[in-house]
Amino acid sequence: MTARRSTALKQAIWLVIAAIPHGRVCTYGDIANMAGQPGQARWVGRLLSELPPDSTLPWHRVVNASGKITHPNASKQVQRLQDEGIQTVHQRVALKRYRWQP
DNA sequence: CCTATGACCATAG
DNA sequence: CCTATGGCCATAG
Repeated sequence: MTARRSTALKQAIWLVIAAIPHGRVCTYGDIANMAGQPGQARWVGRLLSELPPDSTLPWHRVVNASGKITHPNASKQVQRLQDEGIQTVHQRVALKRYRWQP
């Protein structure tokens, strides 16, 4: 078994993402910070890339620090964001308006 | 051990 | 807007 990070650390990330309100978004860095793991934005993205296709986690509410969507299937993410009332322009959301920070 | 890659980020030019 | 740089970390080859 490769030495992966503890389930507790992963769970902290998942909990934060699950807590993002409907109609709001977060950045990868925000999530790392809120999960008590500052500077680990990259790992957050890595973790999300390993989510099962049928996951109920609102992964679509996560964008990068510029508000841009950098997901492999950007179209799908855009669709899901618009479905909950979040406006997107050229695969980008207005963080000033939708960013969620406790 | 090395390099390359990736749903990242801040800063500089 | 763009690219480059340095930092972060896991995984693959």
